[in-house]
Amino acid sequence: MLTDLKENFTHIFEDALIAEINEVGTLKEVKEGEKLIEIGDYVRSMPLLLKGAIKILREDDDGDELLLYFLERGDTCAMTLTCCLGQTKSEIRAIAELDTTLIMIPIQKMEEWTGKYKSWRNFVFQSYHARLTEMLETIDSIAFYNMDERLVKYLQNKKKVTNDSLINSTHQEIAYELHTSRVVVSRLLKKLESMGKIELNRNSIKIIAL
Amino acid sequence: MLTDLKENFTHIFEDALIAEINEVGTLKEVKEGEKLIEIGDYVRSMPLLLKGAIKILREDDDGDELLLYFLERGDTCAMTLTCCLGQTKSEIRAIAELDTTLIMIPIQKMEEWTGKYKSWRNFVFQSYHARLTEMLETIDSIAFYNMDERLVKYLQNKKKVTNDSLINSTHQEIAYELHTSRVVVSRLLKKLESMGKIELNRNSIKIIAL
DNA sequence: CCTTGACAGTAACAAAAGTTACACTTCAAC
DNA sequence: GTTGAAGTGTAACTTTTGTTACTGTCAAGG
Repeated sequence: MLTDLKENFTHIFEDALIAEINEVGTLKEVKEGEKLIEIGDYVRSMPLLLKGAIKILREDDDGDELLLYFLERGDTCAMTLTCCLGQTKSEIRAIAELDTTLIMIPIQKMEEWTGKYKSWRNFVFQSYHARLTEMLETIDSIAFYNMDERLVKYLQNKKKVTNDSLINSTHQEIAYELHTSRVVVSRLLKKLESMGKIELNRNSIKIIAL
Repeated sequence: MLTDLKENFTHIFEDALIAEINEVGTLKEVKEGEKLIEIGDYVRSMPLLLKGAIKILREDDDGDELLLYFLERGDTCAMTLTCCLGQTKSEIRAIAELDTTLIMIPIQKMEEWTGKYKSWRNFVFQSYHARLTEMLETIDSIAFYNMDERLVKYLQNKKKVTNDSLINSTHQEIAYELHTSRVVVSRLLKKLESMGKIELNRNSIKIIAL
């Protein structure tokens, strides 16, 4: 674990903190599609992402979803931070988008380190900032753009996170994450294909130029 | 200032911190409608709200707005926190919704107090949590509800913040904050009036039962 | 092979929201 | 009083999005 840790966080955290993380943190590996946090869960430890990606989702009254943002390597979950400290339930669902490796930190350490390590404080604040910014981008998408533009942003984002221009999703899955219907997604994807921007196949979308 | 401070924050902050705030903070009063922060501004100090309310807005490419949430008594601006520390520009606009009194804290103190006072840390984390939660509610509104329901939520929220069931806004102003058009707002308000839930007059809306 | 279920394409329609246009009212300034 | 700007009401229409329904295709398992 130590080598992984150093690789990802050595430029951020001082050595003493790295050592502490190595001591109290536990390594966790999750497979693609595995659920990490469910809405309503109490959160008892805080994740540091070493490898992979996690998607964060919000749910409506009917149980339908909306993708909020992705967590990537070097990120932590801002929701978890506040949930831990405030003893409140999770407002979101977290699902592994790729096979993912993370370190779980007991919440007691959170508060301790915030007083003790300046680098930890900066990390935490930076995380909040990144998450708030991503939430704003999500709001922009929903409030200011039409579904065709949102779909393009979604595909671009997906490509970036998975680092693969071949997206292995069904139209139904995309529809869930954009909180719309399969028919609408099919319609808009077809339009993108006829413009030569993507190539459609069963269970996959190849991005040509977006 | 000290009495105001104690009245609002004494149950949150230890005495030593109250004293420090009193020493380095400067009192600021803004009139309703006055702009506090513009998008792109660098933020050099952090506000603590003693009285009144501030609305936080996001802007689209055409210069049109969307209301994100209100800050009220006892709140601080989470965006400011991260902007200060990260030296980044403001992503949002802040305008006084009511006549408002606030204390401005120089940003250097922020970092210092976060290491020094546990109560300050808790306050900052709680602020982040509150703001994230409000952002989620905003996302829910936009993504999951129709305009008629968003309008109702808007009116309820406005009533709560101003503590007045008479809302002095034009339809155009409401349309801006919901990022829609005046015609749509007039249409939906008329429908609410015909259901006996509100009463419409020039420049004002009286909430009967929502 | 043949069946079955998941996936995708598409038409036809319905609902929600945005747009344009115009009439009418109020109110303050002249 | 007259004028003009701001605010509101409403009709008619367009665009966008959501819904329903039906078709065809693909791939795995019997």
